[in-house]
Amino acid sequence: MNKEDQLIIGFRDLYNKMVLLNKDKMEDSLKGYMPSEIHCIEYIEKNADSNVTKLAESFYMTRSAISKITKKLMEKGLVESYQKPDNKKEIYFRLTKQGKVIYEIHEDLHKEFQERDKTVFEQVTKEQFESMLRFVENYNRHLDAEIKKYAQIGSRNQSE
Amino acid sequence: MNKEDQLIIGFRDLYNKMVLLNKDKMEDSLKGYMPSEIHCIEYIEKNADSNVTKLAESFYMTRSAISKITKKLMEKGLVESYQKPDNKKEIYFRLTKQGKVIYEIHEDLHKEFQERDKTVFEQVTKEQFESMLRFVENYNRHLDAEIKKYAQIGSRNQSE
DNA sequence: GCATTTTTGTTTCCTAGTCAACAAAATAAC
DNA sequence: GTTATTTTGTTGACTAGGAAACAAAAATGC
Repeated sequence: MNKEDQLIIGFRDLYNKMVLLNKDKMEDSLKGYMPSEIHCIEYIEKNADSNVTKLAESFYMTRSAISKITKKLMEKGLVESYQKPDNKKEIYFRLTKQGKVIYEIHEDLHKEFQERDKTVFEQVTKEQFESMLRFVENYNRHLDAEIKKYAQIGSRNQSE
Repeated sequence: MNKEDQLIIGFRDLYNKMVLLNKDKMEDSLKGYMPSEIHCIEYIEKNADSNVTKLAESFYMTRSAISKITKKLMEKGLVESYQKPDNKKEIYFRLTKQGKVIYEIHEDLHKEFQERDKTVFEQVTKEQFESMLRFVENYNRHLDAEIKKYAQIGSRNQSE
């Protein structure tokens, strides 16, 4: 296997393992809530005027999925929706008091994760860290461009 | 947001974007096959004597899921199973001729992806690359240990 | 102004994958 | 040996999320 593949597979494995660990840990302290629900709660708290579309784009999920998740979050009383007087189409979300409680529990959990992985980060120099960040940002930009490019081709193909 | 989070979110986004792009591309050249099916085909070809358990561990999926995927692959005639004379429990998989055709198509696609991302990798020095690889390996080892640790605690909790 | 296209969110149908229960074989304990 | 435990794979019930079709509002074109 070449080094490029090795790195990408390393990223993929990191992602999978984090998802797995987070899920296990969350089942303990946030029983009854799906990772995606927590994820939405976090985003809604951190981003003012978030709506279905923004959440979907940010998580690489469909609006359909987000629509269902937010609906469930509203039924559970964690999230409430509001609109702006000059726009009857877009529906925004904010956390309720109860939602903020869940948010804080998640924040604590997040700090716990950071503490857990601290040793790994301590072993890299500042320069190495910066270089990795640059690489990841660069790669992300590249993929964004590719996704955009492909979306155009895709829609062109559809209309043919 | 701190730098550690930034890096992890960068990894996560990279992963999500690759999944998205791969899916789109595969829908074109490998219509009718799920990414996970292709993934299994790839693993089976590259790893001799692969079985449900090994596939599951490698993909961080349940044996249940892999069992269904391999069943489907056998029904489609892409994969066949075999056993060893001294073991009546474990069931191994290998590709059929037809499966190898799909494998090759996927390999070509994979090369296409490499070509697509070549520019990103060209911008890092050999030293930077090595340093990233070490970090990713290190982080993976760390998470493996955490998963193992947690699995023990988890099973202890269950039996209480 | 009005007609068309795009954006936004929802709903219905469907499927991939999880969970839990299970059976059969293998291994460990004794 | 045989009994208990672990490993391996499968199945059925369930659910999270995707795809497509849709309605309503907004933006664009004329």
